[in-house]
Amino acid sequence: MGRIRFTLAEVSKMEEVLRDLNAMPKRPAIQKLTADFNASPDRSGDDKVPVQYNQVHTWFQNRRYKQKRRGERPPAQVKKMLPTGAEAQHPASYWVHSSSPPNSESHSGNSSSDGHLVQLEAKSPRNGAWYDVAAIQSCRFSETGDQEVQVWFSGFWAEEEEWINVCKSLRLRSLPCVARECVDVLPGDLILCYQDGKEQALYFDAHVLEVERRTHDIRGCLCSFLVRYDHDHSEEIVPLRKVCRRPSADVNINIVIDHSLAEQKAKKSRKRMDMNPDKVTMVPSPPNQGGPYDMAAPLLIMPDSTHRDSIADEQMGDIEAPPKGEATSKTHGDKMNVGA
DNA sequence: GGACGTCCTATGTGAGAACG
DNA sequence: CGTTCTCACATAGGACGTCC
Repeated sequence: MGRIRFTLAEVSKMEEVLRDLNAMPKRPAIQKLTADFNASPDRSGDDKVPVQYNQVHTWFQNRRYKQKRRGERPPAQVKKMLPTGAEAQHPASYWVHSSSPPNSESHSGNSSSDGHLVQLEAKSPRNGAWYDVAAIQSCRFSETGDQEVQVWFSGFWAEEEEWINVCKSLRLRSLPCVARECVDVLPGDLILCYQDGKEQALYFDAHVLEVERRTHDIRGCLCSFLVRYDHDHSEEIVPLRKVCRRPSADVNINIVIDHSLAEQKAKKSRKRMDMNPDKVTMVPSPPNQGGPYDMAAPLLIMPDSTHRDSIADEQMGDIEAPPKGEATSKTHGDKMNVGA
């Protein structure tokens, strides 16, 4: 087989297909792409070299391998980025109940009289770094009785979900600082800090040790912050742009299945299944929902431990802890690393 | 213009699933 | 159980850009 070089348009199209599928395209899809390429002016002339099925197929194989090797994942690679296409298609299905008005800086999205859509971040048990949560897929209890949720990190492959301890590793999303907010960052504060490593750059918890204030100019905040990372106790001087503040009013998060929304979600899931059965997520459901599994059910997040005796316990009591064999957390490997 | 490094495509190998 | 197919993975080698 002769060696060809794909045009920019062809590469763009194949990348688009790969991004949409997040998987190796099936034979008919590759055949159609091949035919499309050969029908284009770039390939249809007398002196042009037509592309063959194997070449397109090889391109997909190599690109998937390359992405995996680099820890690359479409469409976004790092947290604190704008919402991605994947995130928009799979919004987090959880709500926070609070009797007090939501903190406008820490709660976003839709709100209702008794619940507020919130943005969360979760700490990966694999590397201790914090990632934005795109969606919570299901809920269970560990052998120690701790509540755990299966989260899908924003900008990562759907199959790279992790089980997260709700009490220890799930919280409201940290907030990137704008220049005028640098005065709110004080010595002793817990922050989320962007740490550049040799092979990766990730967000870790850190404490502010010292702040050196400087006069702001047209470039914005020029202050520097001496921080100590909690995970490795290393110290570093960082600019404000690497600092994310913790929300002023943090809450204890508690997750329950919302039965009233489950049916609505299930209908949508079934509709999606008609289009792409590979993307259906199964979530354990309470025994009274019929059958061992049900369609993905929306989850509720209860913000306050004092609520645990009321609605939360009532609904959580319906959730059966999985068999011990299923309690083993699935962690992904080096794919989680994010290129700096 | 040659050496060198990087990127891109082709090829080979082994594992696992499907099928007769 | 053997064959076929698909996939992941590793590596070879050509194309191309950069540097001296």
